[in-house]
Amino acid sequence: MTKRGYHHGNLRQALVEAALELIAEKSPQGFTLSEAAKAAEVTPAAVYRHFAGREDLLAEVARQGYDIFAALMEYAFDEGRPTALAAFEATGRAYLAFARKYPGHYMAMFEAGLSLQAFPELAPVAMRARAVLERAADGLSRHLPADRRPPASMVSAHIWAMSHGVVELYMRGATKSPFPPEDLLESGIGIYLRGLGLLPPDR
Amino acid sequence: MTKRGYHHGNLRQALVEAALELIAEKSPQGFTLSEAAKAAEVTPAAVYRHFAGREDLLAEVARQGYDIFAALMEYAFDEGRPTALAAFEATGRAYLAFARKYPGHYMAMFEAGLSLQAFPELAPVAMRARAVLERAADGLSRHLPADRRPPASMVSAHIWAMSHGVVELYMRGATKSPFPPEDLLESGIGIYLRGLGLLPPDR
DNA sequence: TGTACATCAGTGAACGCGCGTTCACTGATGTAC
DNA sequence: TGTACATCAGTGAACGCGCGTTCACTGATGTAC
Repeated sequence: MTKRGYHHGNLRQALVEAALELIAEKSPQGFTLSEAAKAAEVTPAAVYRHFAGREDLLAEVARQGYDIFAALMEYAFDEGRPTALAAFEATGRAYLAFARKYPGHYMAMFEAGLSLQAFPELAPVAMRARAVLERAADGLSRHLPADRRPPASMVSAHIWAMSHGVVELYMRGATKSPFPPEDLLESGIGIYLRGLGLLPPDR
Repeated sequence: MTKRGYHHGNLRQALVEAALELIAEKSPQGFTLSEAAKAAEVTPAAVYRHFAGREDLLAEVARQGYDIFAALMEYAFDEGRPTALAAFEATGRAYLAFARKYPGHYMAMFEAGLSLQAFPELAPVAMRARAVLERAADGLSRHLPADRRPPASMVSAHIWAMSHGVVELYMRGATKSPFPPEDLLESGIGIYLRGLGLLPPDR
Protein backbone atom coordinates (compact mmCIF):
# COMPACT_ATOMS: atom_id res chain seq x y z
CA MET A 1 0.00 0.00 0.00
CA THR A 2 1.63 3.17 -1.19
CA LYS A 3 1.60 6.46 0.66
CA ARG A 4 -0.52 9.19 -0.71
CA GLY A 5 -1.14 12.81 0.09
CA TYR A 6 -4.35 14.71 0.21
CA HIS A 7 -5.18 13.68 -3.31
CA HIS A 8 -5.53 10.06 -4.14
CA GLY A 9 -4.44 10.00 -7.73
CA ASN A 10 -6.78 7.41 -9.12
CA LEU A 11 -9.62 7.16 -6.67
CA ARG A 12 -12.27 6.34 -9.23
CA GLN A 13 -10.67 3.08 -10.28
CA ALA A 14 -9.55 2.32 -6.73
CA LEU A 15 -13.19 2.48 -5.66
CA VAL A 16 -14.21 0.16 -8.47
CA GLU A 17 -11.62 -2.33 -7.35
CA ALA A 18 -12.58 -2.07 -3.71
CA ALA A 19 -16.19 -2.62 -4.73
CA LEU A 20 -15.21 -5.68 -6.74
CA GLU A 21 -13.69 -7.36 -3.72
CA LEU A 22 -16.61 -6.51 -1.49
CA ILE A 23 -19.15 -7.70 -4.02
CA ALA A 24 -17.36 -10.98 -4.53
CA GLU A 25 -17.23 -11.43 -0.80
CA LYS A 26 -20.72 -10.38 0.26
CA SER A 27 -22.86 -10.22 -2.89
CA PRO A 28 -23.97 -7.03 -4.63
CA GLN A 29 -26.73 -6.47 -2.05
CA GLY A 30 -24.28 -6.74 0.80
CA PHE A 31 -21.86 -4.28 -0.69
CA THR A 32 -21.87 -0.81 0.84
CA LEU A 33 -20.50 2.47 -0.37
CA SER A 34 -19.02 3.19 3.05
CA GLU A 35 -17.00 0.01 3.12
CA ALA A 36 -15.72 0.61 -0.38
CA ALA A 37 -14.63 4.08 0.66
CA LYS A 38 -12.89 2.73 3.71
CA ALA A 39 -11.11 0.08 1.64
CA ALA A 40 -9.84 2.83 -0.65
CA GLU A 41 -8.74 4.79 2.45
CA VAL A 42 -11.03 7.64 1.81
CA THR A 43 -14.06 9.30 3.37
CA PRO A 44 -17.49 8.12 2.13
CA ALA A 45 -18.18 11.64 0.94
CA ALA A 46 -15.21 11.47 -1.41
CA VAL A 47 -17.02 8.83 -3.44
CA TYR A 48 -19.45 11.48 -4.59
CA ARG A 49 -16.70 13.28 -6.49
CA HIS A 50 -16.62 10.32 -8.87
CA PHE A 51 -20.00 8.62 -8.73
CA ALA A 52 -23.57 9.78 -8.35
CA GLY A 53 -23.99 7.33 -5.51
CA ARG A 54 -23.92 3.70 -4.49
CA GLU A 55 -25.88 2.34 -7.46
CA ASP A 56 -23.84 4.31 -9.91
CA LEU A 57 -20.64 2.76 -8.60
CA LEU A 58 -22.25 -0.66 -8.88
CA ALA A 59 -23.23 0.09 -12.45
CA GLU A 60 -19.67 1.07 -13.34
CA VAL A 61 -18.45 -2.24 -11.96
CA ALA A 62 -20.97 -4.05 -14.13
CA ARG A 63 -20.05 -1.99 -17.17
CA GLN A 64 -16.38 -2.84 -16.84
CA GLY A 65 -17.41 -6.46 -16.36
CA TYR A 66 -19.42 -6.54 -19.59
CA ASP A 67 -16.45 -5.03 -21.35
CA ILE A 68 -14.06 -7.71 -20.18
CA PHE A 69 -16.66 -10.40 -20.71
CA ALA A 70 -17.38 -9.40 -24.29
CA ALA A 71 -13.68 -9.20 -25.07
CA LEU A 72 -13.00 -12.66 -23.65
CA MET A 73 -15.91 -14.17 -25.50
CA GLU A 74 -14.85 -12.55 -28.75
CA TYR A 75 -11.31 -13.75 -28.30
CA ALA A 76 -12.55 -17.30 -27.63
CA PHE A 77 -14.94 -17.25 -30.56
CA ASP A 78 -12.19 -15.99 -32.87
CA GLU A 79 -14.65 -15.35 -35.68
CA GLY A 80 -15.59 -19.00 -35.82
CA ARG A 81 -12.10 -20.39 -36.31
CA PRO A 82 -10.93 -23.05 -36.66
CA THR A 83 -14.40 -24.53 -37.01
CA ALA A 84 -17.83 -23.33 -36.00
CA LEU A 85 -18.05 -26.19 -33.55
CA ALA A 86 -14.68 -25.61 -31.90
CA ALA A 87 -15.33 -21.89 -31.68
CA PHE A 88 -18.68 -22.51 -30.04
CA GLU A 89 -17.20 -24.80 -27.44
CA ALA A 90 -14.40 -22.36 -26.73
CA THR A 91 -16.98 -19.65 -26.15
CA GLY A 92 -18.76 -21.82 -23.61
CA ARG A 93 -15.51 -22.43 -21.78
CA ALA A 94 -14.78 -18.70 -21.83
CA TYR A 95 -18.10 -18.05 -20.11
CA LEU A 96 -17.18 -20.21 -17.16
CA ALA A 97 -13.61 -18.96 -17.08
CA PHE A 98 -14.88 -15.42 -16.82
CA ALA A 99 -17.23 -16.30 -13.97
CA ARG A 100 -14.41 -17.95 -12.11
CA LYS A 101 -11.79 -15.32 -12.67
CA TYR A 102 -13.98 -12.24 -12.25
CA PRO A 103 -16.56 -13.17 -9.62
CA GLY A 104 -17.15 -9.58 -8.53
CA HIS A 105 -17.82 -8.46 -12.09
CA TYR A 106 -20.01 -11.48 -12.75
CA MET A 107 -22.13 -10.86 -9.69
CA ALA A 108 -22.52 -7.17 -10.43
CA MET A 109 -23.62 -8.07 -13.95
CA PHE A 110 -26.00 -10.90 -13.25
CA GLU A 111 -27.00 -10.80 -9.62
CA ALA A 112 -27.26 -7.12 -8.79
CA GLY A 113 -30.54 -6.65 -10.59
CA LEU A 114 -29.42 -3.34 -12.06
CA SER A 115 -32.02 -1.73 -14.22
CA LEU A 116 -30.82 -1.32 -17.80
CA GLN A 117 -33.30 1.54 -17.99
CA ALA A 118 -31.71 3.45 -15.14
CA PHE A 119 -28.21 2.93 -16.53
CA PRO A 120 -28.48 3.19 -20.29
CA GLU A 121 -24.72 2.94 -20.69
CA LEU A 122 -25.04 -0.74 -19.76
CA ALA A 123 -27.34 -1.78 -22.58
CA PRO A 124 -24.93 -1.62 -25.53
CA VAL A 125 -22.06 -3.36 -23.78
CA ALA A 126 -24.39 -6.08 -22.43
CA MET A 127 -25.73 -6.60 -25.90
CA ARG A 128 -22.23 -6.88 -27.31
CA ALA A 129 -21.48 -9.81 -24.99
CA ARG A 130 -24.73 -11.46 -25.92
CA ALA A 131 -24.11 -11.02 -29.60
CA VAL A 132 -20.95 -13.11 -29.49
CA LEU A 133 -22.74 -16.18 -28.25
CA GLU A 134 -25.47 -15.65 -30.78
CA ARG A 135 -23.01 -15.43 -33.63
CA ALA A 136 -21.40 -18.61 -32.38
CA ALA A 137 -24.79 -20.30 -32.33
CA ASP A 138 -25.56 -18.99 -35.77
CA GLY A 139 -22.33 -20.42 -37.13
CA LEU A 140 -23.41 -23.79 -35.83
CA SER A 141 -26.90 -23.60 -37.24
CA ARG A 142 -25.57 -23.26 -40.74
CA HIS A 143 -24.31 -26.80 -40.54
CA LEU A 144 -27.81 -28.08 -39.96
CA PRO A 145 -30.47 -28.77 -42.55
CA ALA A 146 -32.91 -25.90 -42.60
CA ASP A 147 -35.87 -28.04 -41.60
CA ARG A 148 -34.45 -29.02 -38.25
CA ARG A 149 -32.48 -25.95 -37.40
CA PRO A 150 -33.63 -24.21 -34.25
CA PRO A 151 -33.24 -20.41 -34.21
CA ALA A 152 -29.75 -19.31 -33.22
CA SER A 153 -31.20 -17.11 -30.51
CA MET A 154 -32.79 -20.16 -28.97
CA VAL A 155 -29.60 -22.19 -29.04
CA SER A 156 -27.65 -19.36 -27.46
CA ALA A 157 -30.34 -18.96 -24.80
CA HIS A 158 -30.08 -22.67 -23.96
CA ILE A 159 -26.35 -22.50 -23.60
CA TRP A 160 -26.43 -19.28 -21.66
CA ALA A 161 -28.98 -20.75 -19.28
CA MET A 162 -26.99 -23.91 -18.68
CA SER A 163 -23.79 -21.93 -18.19
CA HIS A 164 -25.40 -19.53 -15.76
CA GLY A 165 -27.02 -22.39 -13.89
CA VAL A 166 -23.71 -24.20 -13.53
CA VAL A 167 -22.10 -21.04 -12.20
CA GLU A 168 -24.82 -20.28 -9.69
CA LEU A 169 -25.47 -23.77 -8.44
CA TYR A 170 -22.20 -25.61 -8.71
CA MET A 171 -19.44 -23.05 -8.80
CA ARG A 172 -20.64 -20.38 -6.46
CA GLY A 173 -23.33 -22.27 -4.69
CA ALA A 174 -23.79 -24.51 -1.75
CA THR A 175 -24.89 -27.42 -3.93
CA LYS A 176 -22.16 -29.97 -3.96
CA SER A 177 -21.51 -32.04 -6.99
CA PRO A 178 -18.95 -34.76 -7.62
CA PHE A 179 -18.07 -33.01 -10.88
CA PRO A 180 -16.07 -29.82 -11.29
CA PRO A 181 -18.18 -27.07 -12.85
CA GLU A 182 -15.95 -26.95 -15.90
CA ASP A 183 -16.47 -30.64 -16.60
CA LEU A 184 -20.16 -30.36 -15.93
CA LEU A 185 -20.62 -27.60 -18.46
CA GLU A 186 -18.40 -29.19 -21.05
CA SER A 187 -20.23 -32.51 -20.87
CA GLY A 188 -23.61 -30.78 -20.82
CA ILE A 189 -22.83 -28.76 -23.91
CA GLY A 190 -21.44 -31.86 -25.57
CA ILE A 191 -24.64 -33.79 -25.07
CA TYR A 192 -26.66 -30.82 -26.22
CA LEU A 193 -24.63 -30.46 -29.41
CA ARG A 194 -25.06 -34.13 -30.12
CA GLY A 195 -28.79 -33.56 -29.75
CA LEU A 196 -28.59 -30.83 -32.35
CA GLY A 197 -27.01 -33.33 -34.70
CA LEU A 198 -23.65 -31.60 -34.71
CA LEU A 199 -21.69 -34.36 -33.07
CA PRO A 200 -21.73 -38.03 -33.94
CA PRO A 201 -24.35 -39.94 -31.92
CA ASP A 202 -21.75 -41.92 -30.00
CA ARG A 203 -18.25 -41.19 -28.90
CA MET B 1 -58.37 -8.55 7.04
CA THR B 2 -60.04 -9.99 10.09
CA LYS B 3 -60.07 -8.33 13.47
CA ARG B 4 -57.98 -9.81 16.15
CA GLY B 5 -57.42 -9.18 19.80
CA TYR B 6 -54.25 -9.11 21.73
CA HIS B 7 -53.32 -12.58 20.56
CA HIS B 8 -52.88 -13.20 16.92
CA GLY B 9 -53.90 -16.80 16.63
CA ASN B 10 -51.46 -17.99 14.01
CA LEU B 11 -48.68 -15.48 13.94
CA ARG B 12 -45.96 -17.92 13.04
CA GLN B 13 -47.48 -18.82 9.70
CA ALA B 14 -48.66 -15.27 9.11
CA LEU B 15 -45.06 -14.13 9.39
CA VAL B 16 -43.92 -16.78 6.95
CA GLU B 17 -46.49 -15.58 4.45
CA ALA B 18 -45.62 -11.95 4.94
CA ALA B 19 -41.98 -12.85 4.42
CA LEU B 20 -42.84 -14.72 1.23
CA GLU B 21 -44.38 -11.65 -0.32
CA LEU B 22 -41.55 -9.41 0.72
CA ILE B 23 -38.92 -11.81 -0.55
CA ALA B 24 -40.64 -12.18 -3.90
CA GLU B 25 -40.85 -8.44 -4.16
CA LYS B 26 -37.41 -7.36 -2.98
CA SER B 27 -35.18 -10.43 -2.92
CA PRO B 28 -34.09 -12.33 0.20
CA GLN B 29 -31.42 -9.74 0.95
CA GLY B 30 -33.92 -6.92 0.78
CA PHE B 31 -36.37 -8.59 3.10
CA THR B 32 -36.44 -7.24 6.64
CA LEU B 33 -37.87 -8.66 9.81
CA SER B 34 -39.43 -5.33 10.70
CA GLU B 35 -41.40 -5.13 7.48
CA ALA B 36 -42.61 -8.69 7.86
CA ALA B 37 -43.80 -7.87 11.37
CA LYS B 38 -45.59 -4.78 10.14
CA ALA B 39 -47.27 -6.75 7.35
CA ALA B 40 -48.52 -9.22 9.95
CA GLU B 41 -49.74 -6.26 12.04
CA VAL B 42 -47.50 -6.99 14.92
CA THR B 43 -44.53 -5.45 16.72
CA PRO B 44 -41.06 -6.55 15.54
CA ALA B 45 -40.42 -7.91 19.01
CA ALA B 46 -43.33 -10.33 18.65
CA VAL B 47 -41.40 -12.17 15.94
CA TYR B 48 -38.99 -13.39 18.57
CA ARG B 49 -41.73 -15.46 20.23
CA HIS B 50 -41.69 -17.66 17.12
CA PHE B 51 -38.29 -17.36 15.52
CA ALA B 52 -34.77 -16.96 16.76
CA GLY B 53 -34.35 -13.97 14.45
CA ARG B 54 -34.39 -12.78 10.91
CA GLU B 55 -32.31 -15.61 9.43
CA ASP B 56 -34.34 -18.21 11.23
CA LEU B 57 -37.54 -16.90 9.68
CA LEU B 58 -35.87 -16.95 6.29
CA ALA B 59 -34.81 -20.54 6.86
CA GLU B 60 -38.35 -21.57 7.73
CA VAL B 61 -39.55 -20.04 4.47
CA ALA B 62 -36.93 -22.04 2.60
CA ARG B 63 -37.83 -25.21 4.48
CA GLN B 64 -41.49 -24.93 3.57
CA GLY B 65 -40.41 -24.24 0.01
CA TYR B 66 -38.32 -27.39 -0.20
CA ASP B 67 -41.27 -29.32 1.16
CA ILE B 68 -43.64 -28.05 -1.50
CA PHE B 69 -40.97 -28.40 -4.16
CA ALA B 70 -40.19 -31.99 -3.32
CA ALA B 71 -43.88 -32.86 -3.24
CA LEU B 72 -44.51 -31.28 -6.64
CA MET B 73 -41.52 -33.00 -8.17
CA GLU B 74 -42.54 -36.34 -6.75
CA TYR B 75 -46.06 -35.90 -8.02
CA ALA B 76 -44.77 -35.03 -11.48
CA PHE B 77 -42.30 -37.88 -11.52
CA ASP B 78 -45.01 -40.34 -10.45
CA GLU B 79 -42.50 -43.12 -9.89
CA GLY B 80 -41.49 -43.04 -13.52
CA ARG B 81 -44.94 -43.53 -15.01
CA PRO B 82 -46.05 -43.78 -17.71
CA THR B 83 -42.53 -43.97 -19.15
CA ALA B 84 -39.16 -42.98 -17.80
CA LEU B 85 -38.94 -40.37 -20.52
CA ALA B 86 -42.35 -38.83 -19.96
CA ALA B 87 -41.79 -38.78 -16.21
CA PHE B 88 -38.47 -37.03 -16.67
CA GLU B 89 -39.94 -34.36 -18.87
CA ALA B 90 -42.82 -33.84 -16.45
CA THR B 91 -40.30 -33.35 -13.67
CA GLY B 92 -38.53 -30.66 -15.66
CA ARG B 93 -41.81 -28.87 -16.25
CA ALA B 94 -42.63 -29.13 -12.56
CA TYR B 95 -39.37 -27.36 -11.74
CA LEU B 96 -40.31 -24.33 -13.75
CA ALA B 97 -43.92 -24.39 -12.60
CA PHE B 98 -42.72 -24.28 -9.01
CA ALA B 99 -40.43 -21.35 -9.69
CA ARG B 100 -43.24 -19.45 -11.33
CA LYS B 101 -45.91 -20.21 -8.77
CA TYR B 102 -43.80 -19.91 -5.63
CA PRO B 103 -41.26 -17.18 -6.36
CA GLY B 104 -40.76 -16.26 -2.70
CA HIS B 105 -40.03 -19.84 -1.77
CA TYR B 106 -37.78 -20.30 -4.76
CA MET B 107 -35.75 -17.23 -3.94
CA ALA B 108 -35.41 -18.16 -0.28
CA MET B 109 -34.21 -21.60 -1.33
CA PHE B 110 -31.79 -20.72 -4.08
CA GLU B 111 -30.87 -17.06 -3.75
CA ALA B 112 -30.70 -16.41 -0.04
CA GLY B 113 -27.38 -18.16 0.41
CA LEU B 114 -28.55 -19.84 3.59
CA SER B 115 -25.94 -22.02 5.14
CA LEU B 116 -27.05 -25.62 5.35
CA GLN B 117 -24.62 -25.90 8.23
CA ALA B 118 -26.32 -23.20 10.26
CA PHE B 119 -29.78 -24.64 9.60
CA PRO B 120 -29.42 -28.41 9.68
CA GLU B 121 -33.17 -28.88 9.32
CA LEU B 122 -32.80 -27.75 5.71
CA ALA B 123 -30.41 -30.43 4.58
CA PRO B 124 -32.75 -33.46 4.54
CA VAL B 125 -35.62 -31.70 2.85
CA ALA B 126 -33.29 -30.15 0.26
CA MET B 127 -31.85 -33.56 -0.41
CA ARG B 128 -35.29 -35.02 -0.85
CA ALA B 129 -36.06 -32.58 -3.68
CA ARG B 130 -32.76 -33.35 -5.28
CA ALA B 131 -33.30 -37.07 -5.04
CA VAL B 132 -36.42 -36.92 -7.20
CA LEU B 133 -34.59 -35.48 -10.17
CA GLU B 134 -31.82 -37.95 -9.70
CA ARG B 135 -34.21 -40.89 -9.68
CA ALA B 136 -35.78 -39.50 -12.83
CA ALA B 137 -32.35 -39.29 -14.45
CA ASP B 138 -31.53 -42.78 -13.28
CA GLY B 139 -34.70 -44.13 -14.85
CA LEU B 140 -33.57 -42.63 -18.14
CA SER B 141 -30.07 -43.97 -17.94
CA ARG B 142 -31.30 -47.53 -17.81
CA HIS B 143 -32.49 -47.18 -21.37
CA LEU B 144 -28.98 -46.45 -22.53
CA PRO B 145 -26.25 -48.94 -23.31
CA ALA B 146 -23.87 -49.11 -20.37
CA ASP B 147 -20.87 -47.90 -22.36
CA ARG B 148 -22.38 -44.54 -23.21
CA ARG B 149 -24.42 -43.90 -20.16
CA PRO B 150 -23.40 -40.81 -18.23
CA PRO B 151 -23.87 -40.97 -14.46
CA ALA B 152 -27.40 -40.13 -13.39
CA SER B 153 -26.07 -37.51 -11.01
CA MET B 154 -24.46 -35.77 -13.95
CA VAL B 155 -27.58 -35.82 -16.04
CA SER B 156 -29.62 -34.44 -13.19
CA ALA B 157 -27.02 -31.72 -12.60
CA HIS B 158 -27.21 -30.71 -16.26
CA ILE B 159 -30.97 -30.45 -16.15
CA TRP B 160 -30.99 -28.66 -12.83
CA ALA B 161 -28.46 -26.16 -14.13
CA MET B 162 -30.40 -25.44 -17.29
CA SER B 163 -33.65 -25.12 -15.38
CA HIS B 164 -32.15 -22.79 -12.83
CA GLY B 165 -30.50 -20.75 -15.54
CA VAL B 166 -33.78 -20.36 -17.40
CA VAL B 167 -35.49 -19.23 -14.21
CA GLU B 168 -32.84 -16.71 -13.27
CA LEU B 169 -32.14 -15.26 -16.67
CA TYR B 170 -35.35 -15.49 -18.60
CA MET B 171 -38.17 -15.80 -16.11
CA ARG B 172 -37.06 -13.56 -13.32
CA GLY B 173 -34.37 -11.64 -15.05
CA ALA B 174 -33.95 -8.58 -17.11
CA THR B 175 -32.73 -10.58 -20.09
CA LYS B 176 -35.40 -10.54 -22.71
CA SER B 177 -35.96 -13.48 -24.95
CA PRO B 178 -38.43 -14.02 -27.76
CA PHE B 179 -39.27 -17.40 -26.19
CA PRO B 180 -41.34 -18.00 -23.09
CA PRO B 181 -39.26 -19.65 -20.36
CA GLU B 182 -41.42 -22.74 -20.44
CA ASP B 183 -40.81 -23.26 -24.17
CA LEU B 184 -37.15 -22.51 -23.75
CA LEU B 185 -36.68 -25.16 -21.10
CA GLU B 186 -38.81 -27.72 -22.89
CA SER B 187 -36.91 -27.34 -26.14
CA GLY B 188 -33.58 -27.30 -24.35
CA ILE B 189 -34.31 -30.50 -22.50
CA GLY B 190 -35.62 -32.04 -25.72
CA ILE B 191 -32.38 -31.37 -27.55
CA TYR B 192 -30.38 -32.61 -24.58
CA LEU B 193 -32.36 -35.87 -24.44
CA ARG B 194 -31.82 -36.38 -28.14
CA GLY B 195 -28.14 -35.96 -27.45
CA LEU B 196 -28.34 -38.69 -24.87
CA GLY B 197 -29.81 -40.96 -27.52
CA LEU B 198 -33.20 -41.12 -25.88
CA LEU B 199 -35.12 -39.38 -28.58
CA PRO B 200 -34.97 -40.03 -32.32
CA PRO B 201 -32.35 -37.85 -34.05
CA ASP B 202 -34.94 -35.89 -36.00
CA ARG B 203 -38.42 -34.79 -35.29
C1' DT C 1 11.66 31.71 -11.48
C1' DG C 2 8.06 33.58 -8.48
C1' DT C 3 3.54 34.72 -7.19
C1' DA C 4 -1.59 35.13 -7.29
C1' DC C 5 -5.42 32.77 -8.00
C1' DA C 6 -8.84 29.38 -9.88
C1' DT C 7 -9.93 24.74 -9.86
C1' DC C 8 -10.18 20.43 -8.11
C1' DA C 9 -10.44 16.47 -4.88
C1' DG C 10 -10.44 15.55 -0.66
C1' DT C 11 -12.20 16.07 4.76
C1' DG C 12 -15.13 15.97 8.83
C1' DA C 13 -19.25 16.67 10.93
C1' DA C 14 -23.90 16.11 10.71
C1' DC C 15 -28.59 14.44 9.16
C1' DG C 16 -32.40 11.28 9.37
C1' DC C 17 -33.41 6.59 8.82
C1' DG C 18 -34.51 1.85 9.49
C1' DC C 19 -32.42 -2.03 11.01
C1' DG C 20 -32.12 -6.32 14.42
C1' DT C 21 -32.41 -7.23 18.97
C1' DT C 22 -33.27 -6.82 24.30
C1' DC C 23 -36.08 -6.04 28.12
C1' DA C 24 -39.50 -5.34 31.56
C1' DC C 25 -44.14 -5.13 31.11
C1' DT C 26 -49.16 -6.56 30.49
C1' DG C 27 -53.27 -8.39 28.53
C1' DA C 28 -55.47 -12.79 27.28
C1' DT C 29 -56.00 -17.60 27.75
C1' DG C 30 -56.21 -22.00 29.90
C1' DT C 31 -56.28 -24.95 33.98
C1' DA C 32 -56.90 -26.66 38.83
C1' DC C 33 -59.82 -26.84 42.34
C1' DT D 1 -70.18 -22.26 37.74
C1' DG D 2 -66.70 -19.34 39.86
C1' DT D 3 -62.25 -18.01 41.24
C1' DA D 4 -57.12 -17.98 41.71
C1' DC D 5 -53.25 -18.43 39.38
C1' DA D 6 -49.72 -20.03 35.95
C1' DT D 7 -48.56 -19.68 31.33
C1' DC D 8 -48.28 -17.69 27.11
C1' DA D 9 -48.06 -14.20 23.36
C1' DG D 10 -48.18 -9.93 22.70
C1' DT D 11 -46.55 -4.51 23.54
C1' DG D 12 -43.71 -0.38 23.72
C1' DA D 13 -39.67 1.79 24.62
C1' DA D 14 -34.99 1.70 24.15
C1' DC D 15 -30.24 0.34 22.49
C1' DG D 16 -26.36 0.80 19.41
C1' DC D 17 -25.27 0.53 14.72
C1' DG D 18 -24.08 1.47 10.05
C1' DC D 19 -26.10 3.17 6.19
C1' DG D 20 -26.39 6.81 2.09
C1' DT D 21 -26.18 11.41 1.44
C1' DT D 22 -25.42 16.72 2.17
C1' DC D 23 -22.72 20.52 3.24
C1' DA D 24 -19.39 24.00 4.23
C1' DC D 25 -14.73 23.61 4.50
C1' DT D 26 -9.66 23.13 3.19
C1' DG D 27 -5.47 21.36 1.36
C1' DA D 28 -3.14 20.42 -3.03
C1' DT D 29 -2.47 21.18 -7.78
C1' DG D 30 -2.16 23.58 -12.04
C1' DT D 31 -2.09 27.81 -14.73
C1' DA D 32 -1.52 32.81 -16.11
C1' DC D 33 1.34 36.39 -16.03
